[in-house]
Amino acid sequence: MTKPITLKDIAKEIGVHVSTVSRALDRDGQNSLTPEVVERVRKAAERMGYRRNRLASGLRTKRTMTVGVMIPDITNTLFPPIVRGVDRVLEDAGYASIIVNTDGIAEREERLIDALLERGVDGIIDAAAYQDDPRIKGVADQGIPVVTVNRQVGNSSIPSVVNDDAEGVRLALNYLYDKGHRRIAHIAGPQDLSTSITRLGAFEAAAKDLVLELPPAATIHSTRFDEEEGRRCAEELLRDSWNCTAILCANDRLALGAIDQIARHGLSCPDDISVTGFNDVPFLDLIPPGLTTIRVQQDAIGRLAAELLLKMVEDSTATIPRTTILPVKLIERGSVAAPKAD
Amino acid sequence: MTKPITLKDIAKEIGVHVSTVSRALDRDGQNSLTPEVVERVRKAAERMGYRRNRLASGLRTKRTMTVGVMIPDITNTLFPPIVRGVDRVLEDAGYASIIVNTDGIAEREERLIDALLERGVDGIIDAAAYQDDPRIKGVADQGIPVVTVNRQVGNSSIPSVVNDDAEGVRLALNYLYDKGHRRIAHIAGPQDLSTSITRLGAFEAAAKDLVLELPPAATIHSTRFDEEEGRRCAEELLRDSWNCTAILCANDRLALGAIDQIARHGLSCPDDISVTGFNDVPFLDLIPPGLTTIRVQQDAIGRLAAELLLKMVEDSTATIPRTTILPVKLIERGSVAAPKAD
DNA sequence: AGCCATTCCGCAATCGATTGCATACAGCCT
DNA sequence: AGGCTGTATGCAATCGATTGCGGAATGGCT
Repeated sequence: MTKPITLKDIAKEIGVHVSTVSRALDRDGQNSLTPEVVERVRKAAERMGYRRNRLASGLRTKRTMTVGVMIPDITNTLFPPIVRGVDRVLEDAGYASIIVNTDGIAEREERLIDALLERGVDGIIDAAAYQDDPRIKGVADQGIPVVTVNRQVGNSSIPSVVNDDAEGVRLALNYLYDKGHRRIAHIAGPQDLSTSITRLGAFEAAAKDLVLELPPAATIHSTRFDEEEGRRCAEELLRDSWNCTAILCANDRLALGAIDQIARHGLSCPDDISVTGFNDVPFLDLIPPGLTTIRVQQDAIGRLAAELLLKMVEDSTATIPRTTILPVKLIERGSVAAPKAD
Repeated sequence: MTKPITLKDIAKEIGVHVSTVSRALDRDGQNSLTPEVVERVRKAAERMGYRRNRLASGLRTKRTMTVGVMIPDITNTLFPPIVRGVDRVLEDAGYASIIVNTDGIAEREERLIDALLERGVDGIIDAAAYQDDPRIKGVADQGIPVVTVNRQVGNSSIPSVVNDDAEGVRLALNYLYDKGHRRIAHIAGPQDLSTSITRLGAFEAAAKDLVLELPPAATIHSTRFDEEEGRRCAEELLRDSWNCTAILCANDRLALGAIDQIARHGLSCPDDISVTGFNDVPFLDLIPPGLTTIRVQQDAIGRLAAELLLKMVEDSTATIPRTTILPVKLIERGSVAAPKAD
C-alpha cells in the first residue's frame, strides 16, 4: 500500500512551500506565481504521480465536485438514459456522481439523502421526487442546489426539467380520436407523482376539448408503474360494460401489461382494442404489436438538468428557469388501429 | 444556507469536549464513556440535527465509506441489475457508490479511475475490466481493494465474481446438438474481454467433445457486443457456403441482431436457422420468436462482488477467493428448432 | 486515613489542501 | 542613494473529526 503523494511531498522535493505548490496546481493561483515555478511544480507533480486529495480540499473549500443523483430504480429502463445524460455533463465538468435508488420509499429516500449530504455533495439531481416531497424540499431549503428531473415537486420552487407530459397525452388522445375511437379509457399512474397527475389532468382536458364521453369507469388508477398493475387495470376495463375501444396508458409498462391482459382475454391489440404508452423505453419496437407511444427525450432531460444544477452550484446568484419543458413526439407503431364497427 | 452542526457545536451546547462527543457518537468509543454522557450527547445530536461530515472523518481515518463502481455503460440492460445488486449490499453496510461509465474506452477508464481515487474510495468494483487491463491492475497493486464482476482480468490476482460462461456455452451447444444441429456457427464477442474469450474457448472445446465439424468459417468475430455487429456477423455466415443451421451467439444483443439479419434475408428463425444468446437480458421473453439463451445471475454476481469487496475493505488480511463462479441456466424459448432436412 | 487502580474525559496533534496576510526582495523613479 | 510600488513566496490558521496520551476523579481496599 504505497502512500499517496501530497503537496508537502512535492514541496519538499523541489524546495518551495506547500502553499506555493497548491497555487501552482490551481488554475487561479497561477497568475500570482512565476511561470518558471509553476512549471517546476507541474513537472514534479506529474513525475511523482500526485493526485489531489479531494477530501482535504473539499473540507477546506466546501466543494466536493461530487453530486448526488436520486432515482427510483436503475433497473427500470426509463432511468439509465437519464442517468447517462446527467453523467456526461457532470463528468465533462469534472464532477462525479453518487447514484442512489430510492425504490420510491420515503424512508429510504430520507436515509439516502442523509448519505449524500454526509458526503458533502455539491448538489442533488432528483429523478425520484414525489409530488409532495418534504424531504427533498428540506434539502433545497437548506440552500443546497437541487434540480428535479422527469418529475416535479408540487408547490415548491425547486427547478425541474421535464417532458411535455400534457402535450404527449394530447397527442396520443387526438391520434386515437383521429383513428375513430370515441370510447377511450385511461390507465392513470400513481397519483403521488407529478407525471401521473399531469397526464391524467391532460387526458381529462383533452377529452373535454374533443367532447368525448368520459364516464367514471373510463379512468382506472394504477398504484405502480408496472406490468402487473397494467394487467390489473386492463382487467377492470375489460370487465366493464362501457366497452372501451382504446386504452391510453400513463406509461409503457402499464401498456405492456394491458396488452398482455387483452391477449389473455382472447382479444387482440390492436384489432379489438388499441393501446398507447408513454416514454418509449428501449426494445418497444421489437415487441409485438409494436407499442404506439410518446417518445420523451430521456437523455436530454438528464443533460439539461445537470447543466442547470452546475449553474446553480457554480453561481448561486444565477437566474435559473423554474421549469424547463422538453418537446415530445408521437411514435406510431402497431398497437393502434381503427375501432371495429359496432 | 444554514450552517451544518459540528461536533464542536454539540460540545459547546452540553458542556463537554469535542472528543467526548466524538466518542459518544462512535460505536467503539462508547465503552469508554459513561452511559449517561453518551445519552446526553445522542439526544443533543439528534435534537440539533447533527450530520457527520464524512470528508473530515475520512481525511482523518482514510475511510470514506464510499466505493467506486465501474461499468461500461449503464444504458446496456445487462448492467443495471448488477449495479443494483452491488448497491443493495453496499447500502446496507453504510456505503455509498460512485458509478462511472467507461464506454469501454481505455483513456476514459484511466480518467475515471483517477476521479475515484481522488475521492478516496475505499475500494472499486469493476464490471468494465479488459482481459488485459494495466490500469485497474495498477490500482490493485497500490493495495486498494478491487473486485471485478462479470469479467476477469487475465494474469492478475484481482478477485472476480463471474458467471459460468464455459458451462453456459456448453449447455447451449449441447442443446442445439440434441435438437439435431451439426453445422453450428459461433458469433464470438470482442476478444479483449474475458467473457468472450472464455465463451469462444468453451465453444471450441465443446464442439470437439461432440466431434463436430468446425471449419474456420464457423466462427465469426464481432468487434462489439451490439445488434449491428450481430447483423454484420450473421450476414457473413449467411453468405458462406458452409450453410450453418444454427448460430450460437456470445451474447443476446448479437443474437438479436443475427435474428434480424436472418429475417432481412427472407429467412426465418427458427425455421431456417436457430439462434441462441447469452445473458437473458430483460424483455427477451416478449420479443419474437423468443430468444433461447443462457440465464446468468446478474443480481447475484453484483451482490457477491460487493460482499467480497467489503470483506477486503474491512479486513485486509481476510482470505478472499480468487474466483467465484455462479451457475447458469438454459432458458428455452422459440428461437431454436430442429434443422430442416437437407 | 491513605494509597492504588480504574474509569472517564480533556488536550492537542493530525489528516491534506487552501488562502488571507505578512514579508522579502527586486526594480524603478527622482 | 533612498524610498516606494509591486510582485513572488512563505507563514500559519482553518475546515471537522479522530485518537493517543495524560490527568483528574472516583471508588475500593487495607
